[in-house]
Amino acid sequence: MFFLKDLPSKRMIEGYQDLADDIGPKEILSALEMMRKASVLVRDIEKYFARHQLSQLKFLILVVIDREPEKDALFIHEIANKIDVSRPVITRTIKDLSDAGLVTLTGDKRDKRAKLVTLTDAGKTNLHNVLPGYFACIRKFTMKYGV
Amino acid sequence: MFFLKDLPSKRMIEGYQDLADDIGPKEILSALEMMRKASVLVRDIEKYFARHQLSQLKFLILVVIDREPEKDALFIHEIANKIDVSRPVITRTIKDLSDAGLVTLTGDKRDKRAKLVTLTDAGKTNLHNVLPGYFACIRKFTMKYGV
DNA sequence: CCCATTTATGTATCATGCTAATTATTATGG
DNA sequence: CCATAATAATTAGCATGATACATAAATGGG
Repeated sequence: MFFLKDLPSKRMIEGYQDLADDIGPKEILSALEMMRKASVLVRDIEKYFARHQLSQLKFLILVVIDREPEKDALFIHEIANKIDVSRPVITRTIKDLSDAGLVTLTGDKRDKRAKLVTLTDAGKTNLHNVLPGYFACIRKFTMKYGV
Repeated sequence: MFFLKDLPSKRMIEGYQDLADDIGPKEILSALEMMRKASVLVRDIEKYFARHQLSQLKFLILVVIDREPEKDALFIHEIANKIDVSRPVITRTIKDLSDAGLVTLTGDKRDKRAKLVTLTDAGKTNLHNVLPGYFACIRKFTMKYGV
């Protein structure tokens, strides 16, 4: 995350940066602004989820299972392929979701290594309860800082 | 951080969201895109810093001291006021920087609670060594994803 | 002047990310 | 067919965020 309150001035970036570079201070500054804004939004959202015994990652795992059109379950490796977070973190987070009763884990018959993750009713309910507030966080942010 | 690989379609957001809301799927989607892009950039930058025995926060602490025009040192609380990260994390990270020999900590005579943080020569050198690569990360990102 | 409050820092503990290495199972090619 | 590769999941341990609470020093109103 990136949490510098006062971004450097264009002049300061010019001072630091090799002027022969093919990208100017303006582009640097907008990348810094983007990181700063996103960091604030992500922190807001995490805080919101924490009040609902969730986290952004837990939410995303529930979402990718829920939004599956054909099936109602995904393998852990399928979830991992849809979310750009390391496998061990996926494993641990799914275990937490399972402990909280939001998903169930069942072994596959054909491939004894694999585990299927299914949303429980509680998981579906929790996901749908949490969605309006999630969009509200984003809305509040968009109102405050612009898109 | 936000690491969903395939963002939801506009239609899916429409399905999830209360349509009476004053913010549309387009705004939601661009906020999600921003979080995703920033997360990737932040991770890239952290990886770069890790190769130089630094982190984004350590770097920012060095920067805010270095960019001070009048003084060559800041109090811990002054640093904390410039960076939007919790105090204990600031404390711990400054201790790490001190252990690594990049800053020195000296007690203030007037206020015995306060500690002054000064860049060492090694700290200044490390900071200036690391800057070109930092801008290079941002440049690479900007080239790849646009501003 | 002194006790209550505020300020500056630090400690303890937890959450969520990472990489490296492990175990179990499946797939494959000689 | 069996040794080797690849794949699925996990364990162990570290880094960097957070909050709640503790300690020490400074400040300030009665």
